[in-house]
Amino acid sequence: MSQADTILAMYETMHAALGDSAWWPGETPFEIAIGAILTQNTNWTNVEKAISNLRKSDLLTPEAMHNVPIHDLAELIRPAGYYNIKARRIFNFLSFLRDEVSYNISLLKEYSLDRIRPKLLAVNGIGPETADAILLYAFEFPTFVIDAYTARLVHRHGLAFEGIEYDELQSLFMDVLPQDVAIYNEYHALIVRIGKDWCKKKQGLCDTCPLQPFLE
DNA sequence: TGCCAGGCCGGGT
DNA sequence: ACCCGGCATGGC
Repeated sequence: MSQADTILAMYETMHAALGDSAWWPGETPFEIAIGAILTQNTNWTNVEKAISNLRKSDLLTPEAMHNVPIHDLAELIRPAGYYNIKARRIFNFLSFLRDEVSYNISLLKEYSLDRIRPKLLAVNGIGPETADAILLYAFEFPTFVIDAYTARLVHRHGLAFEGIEYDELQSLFMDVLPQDVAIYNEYHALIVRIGKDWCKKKQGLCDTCPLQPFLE
């Protein structure tokens, strides 16, 4: 089976086994973007606690959040871990929203992908995965999200050499899949769901994983 | 109890 | 261009 066919077939297999994912967890584009920063190298259950604190304080809008002293914001997001650096990263993102669209986050949807992605990457604390997650899940731009689960999957199934870079990994999927937001959304969601349940770093539960047949 | 979780940055070589 | 330490909580 060619590499391209494998990538397509793995999608069909995961989707058949798990069904629709209804991703990303989040009520609004802004909430999704904040969640994307909070979940950097962090379990989602911890992120939920942080977002719950923000919601209780009625801070899930850009301007309201930006008006909170950064130290207070850090305390609110404490359960998400790395809370000092993440408070700074969120603040950088909020400053970007103020400067770019006067906090009117929905205006970002009118940008082209090629124009908005570099702008997000220029925000200190937003790297390629966080940028793509925001673009795909908050604003429905057709860009594919690569995360640790995806890299692990690719390497485990011999689809690329270790050390392959983010953009190359992304091309691996985007050159094969139809340019379709719903597909990119669902594919990444399925990979994470599979990863959480079967393909953790050290635990080997792959004998029951739906993708096990692809290990040949 | 130690290991892990939906990264990214900054400094050193 | 690579490599590495730092950042931190909560669940199992």
